[in-house]
Amino acid sequence: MPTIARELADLAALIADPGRALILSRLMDGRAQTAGELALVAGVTPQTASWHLGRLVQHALLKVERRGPRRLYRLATPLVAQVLEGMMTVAVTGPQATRPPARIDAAMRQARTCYDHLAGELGVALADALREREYLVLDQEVGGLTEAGTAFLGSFGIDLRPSSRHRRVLCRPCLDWSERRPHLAGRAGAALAELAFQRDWIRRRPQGRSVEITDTGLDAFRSLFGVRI
Amino acid sequence: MPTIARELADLAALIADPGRALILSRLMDGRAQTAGELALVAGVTPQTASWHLGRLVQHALLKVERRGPRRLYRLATPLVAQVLEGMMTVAVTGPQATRPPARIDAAMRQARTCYDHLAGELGVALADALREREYLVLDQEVGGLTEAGTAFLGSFGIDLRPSSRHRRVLCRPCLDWSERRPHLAGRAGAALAELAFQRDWIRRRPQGRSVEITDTGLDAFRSLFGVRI
DNA sequence: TGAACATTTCGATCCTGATCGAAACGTTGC
DNA sequence: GCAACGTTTCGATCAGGATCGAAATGTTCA
Repeated sequence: MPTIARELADLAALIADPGRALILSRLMDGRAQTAGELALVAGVTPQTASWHLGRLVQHALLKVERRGPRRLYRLATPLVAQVLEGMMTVAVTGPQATRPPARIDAAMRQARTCYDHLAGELGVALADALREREYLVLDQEVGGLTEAGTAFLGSFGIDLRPSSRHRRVLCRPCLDWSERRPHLAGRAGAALAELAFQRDWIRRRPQGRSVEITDTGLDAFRSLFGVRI
Repeated sequence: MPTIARELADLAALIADPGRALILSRLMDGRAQTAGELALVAGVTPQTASWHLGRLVQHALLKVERRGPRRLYRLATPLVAQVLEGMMTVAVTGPQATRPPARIDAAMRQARTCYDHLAGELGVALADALREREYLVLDQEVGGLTEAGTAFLGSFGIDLRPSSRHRRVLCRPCLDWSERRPHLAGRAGAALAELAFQRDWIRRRPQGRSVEITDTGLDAFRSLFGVRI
């Protein structure tokens, strides 16, 4: 009989290869990439990357769709992203003494997407600012928008009124591995990130999932949200 | 510069060994075990287990305390347990077609502890029953007790009134890897599990973290909570 | 101090899995 | 149908880590 520990080990082995970890980390913004691009990300030849991608698809961490002669790979489910994010948190909160987290991925630490919402200093600062104005209640395990918060986000055209159409949770904390504090996830977090992209407050960097804060973005975050960055 | 992907891969490699996965899975009930016992669990010699345990402590997944000539190992933090539980969920929700989850760890699936609360069929059935009576609101991402629920648990001597002394969240969903639905975690879940042990509704099995439901327990869960198992 | 016991360290061996070159496959566009 | 391109399959090689025997360490108790 297969044991859960065995399943755990198999899954971990899948993530344990540096190339595959790079691929997974790259795909954690939820978008799709071609096999060739992912080979570059992983720093291996296309045939090696193909082997890795095959294993990741076989174990249902990734799903693949054919787009002409190319194949596009993306994370299979949001749950995968959530668990990987959790693993990253454990990875960097671990041996603090030996590995100063400050030296890890400077661009990623400043601002990045975490599947569909914002993370890093920016993500945590936004959550803090919303909390300070009492628009949001958020700790490490649960979160919720206040009525004032719903109205505030509504003023940006974000409709977060309770609805039976949406099965997805409005507001969820997501422990940030770089800041070690929760940022805003769930429908509210996703909508906020979408707004920021639409208004050009942030831009995706060409590679990786870190984002760049534009000058107008810095203004907006400070003046509209009261963010201190 | 170390990248987060590299940290992720290193952590995964740590969990990827079958012996270490068995050790971690065993320790997921939050209690401590000696090196010798863990060697038996992992199915390796004491010197091999010692090597594994050393690595797990070095990377801060475990912490160790000396008790006389023995050394007791336990999970370093609740976060570690939470992330491992998440990984298990991904591991079994993955290739559903190839690996029928029904065949995995029968005893564990029925009832087990998940760090400090109850999981498996029992854990999910308890959460369902509490939800049915409108004592509890719980979905995959957030949860909360109703006033009636707080009073109900209070009738068993469980004091869950909001208090500034307790930093820990009252009520949190924890996705159950075997049932694929949330069970009750947080302070409420821990208190409920403690109650069940104290009243001899459940007993820990000698090895592993699965628990046995006693006859009185079955009665109690059915008559007092309305659980259908 | 010495014996008993649990655990760790050292050293040598073995095996799984990552890698890439070469070649085959499949899709698109002419 | 053929050429071009992205991707995968096959095969051989190589390395890192898991394993255990032997011996050392450390702790308790008499």
